Parts: sequence; C-alpha cells; structure tokens
Amino acid sequence: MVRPGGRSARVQASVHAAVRELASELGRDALTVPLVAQRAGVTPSTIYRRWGDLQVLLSDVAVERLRPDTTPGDHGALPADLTAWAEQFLDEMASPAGRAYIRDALLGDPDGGNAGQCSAYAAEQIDLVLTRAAGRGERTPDVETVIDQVVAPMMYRILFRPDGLDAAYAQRLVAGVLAPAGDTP
Amino acid sequence: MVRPGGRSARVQASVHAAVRELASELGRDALTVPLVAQRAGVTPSTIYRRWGDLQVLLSDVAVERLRPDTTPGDHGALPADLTAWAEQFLDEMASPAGRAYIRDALLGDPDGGNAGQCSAYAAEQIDLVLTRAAGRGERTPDVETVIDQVVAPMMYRILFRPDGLDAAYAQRLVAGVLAPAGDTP
DNA sequence: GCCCCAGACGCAAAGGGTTCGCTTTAAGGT
DNA sequence: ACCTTAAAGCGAACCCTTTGCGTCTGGGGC
Repeated sequence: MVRPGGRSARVQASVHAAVRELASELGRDALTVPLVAQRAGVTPSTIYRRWGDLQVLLSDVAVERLRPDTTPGDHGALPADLTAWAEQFLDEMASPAGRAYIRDALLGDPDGGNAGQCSAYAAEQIDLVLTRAAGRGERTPDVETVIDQVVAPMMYRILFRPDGLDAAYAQRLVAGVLAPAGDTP
Repeated sequence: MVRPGGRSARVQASVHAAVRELASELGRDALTVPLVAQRAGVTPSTIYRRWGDLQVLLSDVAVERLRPDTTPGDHGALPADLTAWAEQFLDEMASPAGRAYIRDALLGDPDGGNAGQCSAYAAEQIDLVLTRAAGRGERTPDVETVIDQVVAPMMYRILFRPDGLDAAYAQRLVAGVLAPAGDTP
C-alpha cells in the first residue's frame, strides 16, 4: 500500500524525477537501475522491490508523460475541434520521444493497466470534444467510433509503420468519421 | 553480412530453435541469453554480438511466428472472405500467446523493421483477398482502407484495451468497411 | 498524546548476466 | 590452393540483480 503523504511518496517522486532527469541528460538507453537509484538518493534494492524491473519503472514514468496537459481547444465546430485534436495527438505521439514513451508504456506493463490508462486519456479528451459539440446541437459520432477510426489507425501506423505520417493523414481520418455517407469517392 | 549457407545461418537457426524450445519448456520469462546459448551450442558472446540484446532476439523469433502459415480461405464472396480472415486474425492475435509475440516483436525493434514486417504480412493477406474479389467483379475497398478500419482497431484494442474482444467485433469492423454508405444507424 | 505494528527502506554479500579484447575458424573470391 | 574478411570462440573483468536481515518510518488503536 502506498502511503500518500509519507516516505513512500517521497521516494516515488524522487525516483520518477531521477528517471526524467537522467533520460534527458544521458539518453533513455543509458538508464540503469543503480544509476537512477544513486540520483534519487535511494538504494537499488528499493527500486527493485517497488517496481521489480527497470522496464516497469519506465512504464510508470511514460504513462505520466502521456497524460495530456491541455484541454482540447474550442474552435466553434466539431470538425475543427476534432481535426485540431487529432493533429496535435499525432504530432506528439509520432515524434521520436512520443514513440519511446508509447513503447515504454506498453513494455513494462504486467496487467495492461498502464496501456489502458493511455487509452483512457485519449477517450476523455475525445469525449470532451464530442460532448461540447452535442451541447451545440451538432450530430456527433460515438466515442468508440472515433477511437476505432481515428485513434486506432494513427496508433497502428505509429507502432507498425513509422513512415509517411503527417497532419493530412489525421485530417483524412477525421473527415472519414464525420462524413455521414459515401462522399469519399 | 549474413552468409545464407554458411556457419552464420546454422548459428541463427540453432539459436532460434533454442529460443522456441526453451520458451515452451520453461516459459518465456525464464529465458536468459546464457541459457539460450548453451542450448544452441554457442557462446553467449555470439548472441550478444549478433543481436545485442535478448529482446532483439525475441523480437526476431516473434516475427517468424507471426508470419501467417495459411492463405485466406475462399468463400465465394468478399464479405465472407474478409470476415473469416478478420475473425481468425483477431483470434490468433488476441490470445495470450499472440499478445506476447506482438509485444516481443514491437519491443526489441531498433529500426522498426520487425514491426513493419508484421504489418506487411497482414497487408499481403488482405491484398490477396481483395484481388480475388476484384477478379470476381466485386467492388473492393483499398488495402490501406481495410488496414485503417479493420486491422488497426483490432490491434489497438489488443494492445491498449485487453477486454471485450470477440468475433462480433471483427464482424462489425468488416461490415463497416464494406458498407457503401451510412447503413449503420 | 502515546504506543504498537505492518510495511518499506538501507545495507551488504553472493550469484549471474553483460561486455570487451584477443584468438581462431570458416566461407567466398582470386 | 591461397588469401581476405567477417563471424564465432574464449576468458576475464565489470556491473547489474537478487536476497536475507536489521532498522526505521508512519498510520491506527488505545
């Protein structure tokens, strides 16, 4: 059990900070548990006991970094809102840093909880955009539909086909999910 | 440079075989480089030099296992062909073993080549199904469209949302990509 | 406000995985 | 048949990982 205000919390914060610092100083591949422990002012065994593995620790830190830090902008209409969000999402996730975080989040993930959290972040953002549009009286697709037809294709290509991803692709996906019926010849 | 018929090829085959054997005997998590090396009749340093890392080696083996071993069945019509293929794909990939292979393939993948190979396998199968349908005179969607709207959503859910995946989901995705226009109220 | 106890951390040693320089072998070309 | 070169074998040093035990923090009960 993690005690929110006690020593455990201090150790966790210190270790997470050490990971972020060292990752930016030495590069992600140079990280080792003893190195992180030293920077955090902690013994390696503490990290091994709490996280079990460097990959699990990196997964934890990655999920923190994948949490969106801004709410989707309001451009007055659903197509503009969703397009802007998708473009920003793709831009962040397709970058080398974004890819590394996604891989780390998926990697050291014993029960799939971290990956599920990432998906939940995107779902929240989309739900916010769709709810706002519905409040304006616009017809909106389902959140699941947007995830299937916009988020999933972007993620698939980020993970499996690193080439040829740009804002135009995000625009096409959004246009596809918002098109009521076959106006994409 | 890998010499196809020489000692390098024998070593590679021997190491790959050792990984498969030990993975089924001891479990995937019990694998270590020295263990694999001993079973393969090779020194550990050989594996480290060639693959650099246990994860890279596992990625190599995983891609081999993700290669489809059967050609998609011919059911006489595109909807039936594509549905059958998607159901089988989802079934194989969503299983615990399939998930483990996908993770391994993505993880130890320095340049993204292995992941790209996985995607290429699926694209080949889909292209075969679509080409056959086009030969019958049926109207067919683009391969890229099928990947975006069928393969990508399945993969996304396999990786990020381990729950609630069944054949019905695959059927819905295929129905969606084959529907000419908004007949999914 | 004090005491108690479960859980977490520090410490240190043993074991095993990883790296690296050097040597040896084998495949392919001349 | 010889030469060139890339890859594998070998061994030692280094570092990461694991584990048991003692100590300490901090929350809950009295």
